[in-house]
This record gives sequence, C-alpha cells and structure tokens, in this order.
Amino acid sequence: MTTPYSFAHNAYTAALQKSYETLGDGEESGAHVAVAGRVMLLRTQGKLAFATMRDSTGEIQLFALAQVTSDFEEFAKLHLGDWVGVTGEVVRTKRGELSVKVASWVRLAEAQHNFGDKWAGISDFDLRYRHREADLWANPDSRVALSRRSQVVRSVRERCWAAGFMEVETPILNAIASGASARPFSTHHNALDSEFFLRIAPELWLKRLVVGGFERVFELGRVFRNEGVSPRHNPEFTMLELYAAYWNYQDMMAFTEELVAGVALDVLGTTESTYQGRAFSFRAPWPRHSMAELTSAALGEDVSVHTPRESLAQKLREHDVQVHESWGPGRCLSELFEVTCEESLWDPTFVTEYPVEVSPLARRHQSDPLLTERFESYAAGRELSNGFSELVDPLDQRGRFEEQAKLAAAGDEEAMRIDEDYIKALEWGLPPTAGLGIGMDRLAMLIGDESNIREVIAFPTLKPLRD
RNA sequence: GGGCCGCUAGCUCAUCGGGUAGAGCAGGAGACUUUUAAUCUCAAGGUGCCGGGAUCGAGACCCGGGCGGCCCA
Repeated sequence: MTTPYSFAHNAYTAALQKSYETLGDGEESGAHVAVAGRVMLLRTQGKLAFATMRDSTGEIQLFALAQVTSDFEEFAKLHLGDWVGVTGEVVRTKRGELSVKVASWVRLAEAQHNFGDKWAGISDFDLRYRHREADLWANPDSRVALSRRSQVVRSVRERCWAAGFMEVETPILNAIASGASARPFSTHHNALDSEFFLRIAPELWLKRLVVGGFERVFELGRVFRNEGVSPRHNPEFTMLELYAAYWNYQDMMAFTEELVAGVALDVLGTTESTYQGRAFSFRAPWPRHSMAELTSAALGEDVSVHTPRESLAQKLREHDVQVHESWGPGRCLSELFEVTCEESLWDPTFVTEYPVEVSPLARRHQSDPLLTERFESYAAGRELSNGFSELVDPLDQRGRFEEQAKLAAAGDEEAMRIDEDYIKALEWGLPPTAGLGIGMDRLAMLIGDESNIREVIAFPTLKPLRD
C-alpha cells in the first residue's frame, strides 16, 4: 500500500479544543484546518461516520458525511489505529462534540495489528514493555509517565545551565569502571584487542575536567550496573552528576534541595504532591541529620563510628543482618542506618557525615577523620541523591583505593580498583570541589508518582525471549 | 538466587468434580443521515507459553523449562 510522503498539517487538537471552546452546539466556525493523527474510535451510521482522532496533544472528533467527504465509503472502513491526515471545517455537532467536518482526507499509515479492546487497552506487562509503541497508543497513562520524565530531564538540564554549569560528555567505555560501588558490564574492543567496562558512574572523569579548569560541569548520562532487575532497579539508568569548584558539601546540599524542589515546581506546578497515596513535600530546605544521630535515635542508644565494632556488629545481627568480617565500624554503622532508618525517611531529608570506610572518594570531615563531608538525601524511604566535598588529596586517595583493593581481594565484587590515572589527575591539583549525583529515573518516579521504574523508562531492560 | 501469582482467539477476560473451549471488543460481510466504549444482523476466528509424565481421556493433575508481575535476598 502506498502512503503519502508528507502531509501539510497546520493545527493540533488541543489548541483547536481551546480555541473553539465557545463554539455553540450545531455551529460551524468557518475555519478550515488540516489535522493529523491516529484513529482511536470509529462510529459509522449509514451516510455518516464519526471518528475520534488523537494527535500528540489530545483528541478531536472527525465528522464525515457521504455528501461532503471525499471517498466516504473508504473513510467508513478505516481501522482503529490507522493514521489519517484530514482537512475540513471546525464545527460543533448537535450533540456538542467539537469536530473537524471532513472535506478530504488521506490515510497516512495503516495499522496492521491492533489491540481491539477500547476499554481495557493493554494490561499485559510483558506486551506493554516489549511493544511500548502499542502501549503508548493504547494507554494514555503510559504517555503521561514518559512525557513527565522528559519534562523532569529538561527541567534539570535547564536549571543546571541557569546555575552556570557546563554540560559535558565523558567516556562510557572505560578500562576501569570506578566512581561507585557496583559490578560493571564488560565488553571487548576488537581493534584495540582490549577489555572495556561500561561506566558505573562518570564521577572520576568529571573531576578531571574540574582539574583542567572547568569550574562547573555536569553530565546527564546513562550508567550501567550489572545487578538485579527490580521495580526500583534497571541495569541501565540515567544519572545527573554535577561538580562545582570552590563549593563544599553544605553548598551542594543547598543546591540540591533547590534543584529538586524547582524541578517539581516546573513539572507539577507545586512542591506539594502525593506519592503512592501519601502526602509528599519537595519544599526546601530539607532537614539535615547526621547518620549517627538518626541511627542513635532509632536504636534508642548512642552509636557512632567510634562505637566498638563488635557492639555495632551485635546490633546488626539482632536485625538479622549477616555481618561480613571485613566490615569495620564505619560499614557497620552504615548498614545499621540502612536497616533502622532508611525506610522511615519520607519527606526529603539529608543524611550527613558518612564514615570514611564507605566513602572512598569523599573528603575527610574537618572535625573527625573517621567521617567524611558527605550527604545523601532520602525521599519516600529511598536514596535520592548522593554528594560530598570531594577528596582532593592524592595520597589520601591512594590509601582509600588500597583499602578498596583489599575488599576486592577479599571477594567484594563491588569494591573499587586502584585508578592510577585518577590519582595522577589529583596530583595536578583539584581545587576544593563539591559533587552531586541524582538518579533521574528515581526522581522521575517521585515526581510522576510511579512505583515501578519501568514506567519511566521507554524501553526497560527485559530478558530476551527464548523458547 | 528464593517464595507467591500469572500465561486460554489480535486485545481484555470467562468456563469446568479431568470428557478436545466461550464472551465482549477488534478484524470480515450487511443495515442505519448527529454518534460518544454507538447500535443491530450474519459468518469467521484457538498447537489453551513450551516439553515431558500419570490417566481410557488434560488447558485443568504432577515434573521440568520459558517469560512476566509482586515480595524477599
């Protein structure tokens, strides 16, 4: 079947609905337009036919009459899902439906498959995610979720630009995957005959750009972590990472809360929202509490990174956590925080002063060498962002990498490796700098009130179909 | 990786104490000059996810596998 190579379209349905809001029932506007979209419903009645057509902005009814419409017989035989281009006058029918009275029309594409159920749409998850195009056609909610996500990304980007950050791109193929604790995907470059790892974070590259003199940089990019799939984890996801020279973690917390609240305002028009049926506020400022403070409150007993390791380990075991022998007090405290506090943090909250042991890239705290100037924000019981004053001392960094290497040797597959190039970069001089990472998918879920990460990813990772 | 649940017509779903499956919508044919998930008539449509097993007989029961959802690790 031959279809046109273009269509001279000059109006969108949503704009028409608004412009002709006041057109009375049975009135004709005198305005002729050309619209295009997909046929969603079709009601034929002898010498008349009514179709509901949807474009990217909304819907409008097409009103065809045997006396007026070219190829009327064919129009009445359109299939649900067919794309059409239509020219005609904007009218309102006697029953009050704004319509384009079809003068001429052309089929722009034929839908050879259809889902048929005009009421239930498509509900099978497998079909929805594997054939998102059909899902988007059938289910308006899917469109809303993905367009919201797009708005979130756009808002983040614009706000970063507005704050003087330069957008950059750094390598996805890396000889060493570093900058986070995660297992990487590996691949092979034929011509170089080398193994590469897909990045798990752009962190180290971005700080090297700061060393090079770009004082404010950010990257919005895909990262890859070779771990399980769940309603909250997709193996590839999108991270915002941002670095500002001369800032410390306090400055970055202030930036973070303003950024996130601002994005909510841009996308939702308000900072007061609901998440999964429960009131949720993005409004800044967000409360700040140290990890030790929150954990102590939850336990009803003072704990800190200075608490004897065995005492912390005992408490973990009481919470059914298997304590690995390589864990020092810092890791134990961090795990204890996760089991006792994490889920209870609903409105956004900054958790600060993370142990050095679990923060190999963060700068030591000025008032306690066992802690770092690091924060994470938690929202709706989950981690939303991570940031810190960056470790600038190459000697200290080497020591941290060596600690990580020991963990790796002890079987920790998520531990970092020693990155000599990065240490050398620090030797060229990294000014005081603060960094931030925000998972964009998580942010889109929070703003879009979605409980499953796949709803905010157009094509989530699925297992290939076998037999 | 473990547990629970799902997989039946293109889509959404039924059926039954084991006896080779039904509906609505979609698609086909027809009726109908203001419909709104339009309506009405007619006809058509299924290796019941795949593979084994017990049974005279399985979509239903048992075992293995596949994919998905949720929960846990």
